[in-house]
Amino acid sequence: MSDHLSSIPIINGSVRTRFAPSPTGFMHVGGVRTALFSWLIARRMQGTFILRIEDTDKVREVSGSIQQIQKSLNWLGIEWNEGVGIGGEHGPYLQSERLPIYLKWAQKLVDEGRAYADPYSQEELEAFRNEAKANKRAFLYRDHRPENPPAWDGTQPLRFKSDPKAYTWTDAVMGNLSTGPEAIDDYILIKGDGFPTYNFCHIIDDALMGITHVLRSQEFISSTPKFLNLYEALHIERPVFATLPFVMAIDGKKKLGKRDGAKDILDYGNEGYLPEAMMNFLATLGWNDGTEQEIFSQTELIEKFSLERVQKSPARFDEQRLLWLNGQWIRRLNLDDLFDRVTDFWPESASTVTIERKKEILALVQDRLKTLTDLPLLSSYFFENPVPNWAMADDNKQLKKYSHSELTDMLRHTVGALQTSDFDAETIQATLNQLLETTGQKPGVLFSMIRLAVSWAPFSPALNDTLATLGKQTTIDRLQRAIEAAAA
RNA sequence: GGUCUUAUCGUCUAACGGUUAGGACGCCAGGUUCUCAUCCUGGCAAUCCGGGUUCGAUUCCCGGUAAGAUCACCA
Repeated sequence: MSDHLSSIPIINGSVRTRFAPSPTGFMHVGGVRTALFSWLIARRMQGTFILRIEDTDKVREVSGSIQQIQKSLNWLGIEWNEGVGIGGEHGPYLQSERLPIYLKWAQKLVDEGRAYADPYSQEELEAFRNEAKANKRAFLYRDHRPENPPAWDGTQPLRFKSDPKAYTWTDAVMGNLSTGPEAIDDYILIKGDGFPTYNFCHIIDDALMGITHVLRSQEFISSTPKFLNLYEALHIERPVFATLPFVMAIDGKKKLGKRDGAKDILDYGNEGYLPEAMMNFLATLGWNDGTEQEIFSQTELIEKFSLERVQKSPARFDEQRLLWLNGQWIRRLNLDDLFDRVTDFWPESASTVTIERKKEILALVQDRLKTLTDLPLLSSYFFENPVPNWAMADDNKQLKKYSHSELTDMLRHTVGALQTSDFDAETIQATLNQLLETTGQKPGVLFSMIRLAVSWAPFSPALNDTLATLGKQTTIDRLQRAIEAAAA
């Protein structure tokens, strides 16, 4: 292998992107958006998307994270063509299983005089830093570069011997960027524990895995010149860099992070958000196609996404917009599809009814759902008889001026009319309209009373649809119960 | 402190150097024979500041200001 170090396997003519999280806990929207954009670019160019796990920091590692990451990507519908869980020809895709590879490349740098063992203790380093700080100067390790470093035996940290110079480079999102030589320093390639640092191994892996476009968030922009310097020392051609702006917390100016209350992306699924809505939301957080389109399906995103139109400035995470998009997507689903999604969201009382019955009710409340978790609130009175609560009539602005006996009279007339009526929604409407005429009541009063008497809920679908769905027997029963309850 | 980046309604954003600065979310008002939601109509609301270049600047340049990132044996 070491003989072929300079011949990097370049996969020609095909875009290859990767998402390379470290397994330090759940995924939040910021991380997921980076994954999404990387995936979109790969799909857009009919390329390959790779999932690599950067588990070189054993201290911060949280067990179960890798499964959690995969589950999160799966939920959103982001599929990887190579990587953890499915393998591929450029594996292993777990960095902790690639240690010999990094060591070979590190040794190559040592042999070429481009890396050396760091002889200083943590305390000595700290003293250097404090000294620089006291003099109001930036700390640069290379100011203290040892003249005769000890031979690297693998127990000391290995540092890159940098070649400070100015850089100008182009970022697919940020445009032209430049820095001076002071941005370049000798940094650690291999830690004292034998594990490589991100700054080193991600470059090796990206090269060996043929990555053509590296997308990552803004925090890496200032380390890019260091990477550039290392690419040169390694004789590796650098990929296209695309720096994504941060996703900011809604209430602050801070980057969204776990300690600021960023939620596990999977929680959104549990709270009744659709993956389509989440993907739509994340994609349009910092990207647009230049038109006034707001709703994008996965297919449309793959067709239209481009790095050129990614925003340079950070965007806040606006849950109001996510909620709106979720409602839009819920309404766009056909009934059978929606039915499959709400399996876990029905109220308990729904367990006894048939699938057809559930679908009938779901159709009635679909337009009213903002999240799937709204379902019980909107539908429970279809499954179980509500408890009459005449206080609701007393609080109702249409009904409060009538006495209970006046209101129960209206309900008696209603029972009479409905008993002889056919019970499809259209006929019910005709019957109710006729009832308005015979009683001389306003719809605002009569319909409000009937609605209340059958549902005892603060809101419900169109009255005729509600009654038709309840059925004649249940409707009449509930009207009777309401009348009896008023007398009690 | 050094280095780097960013800057249009409250929020997400559009605008070959020429527009009454557009759209969306949210908010407010009205409409859809009753509620809630949907849907429709209307309204409120922005180019950070100061210089330049130009006939003309949200757009290009410079300087401020503000915000953010980074300066780890974390990624």
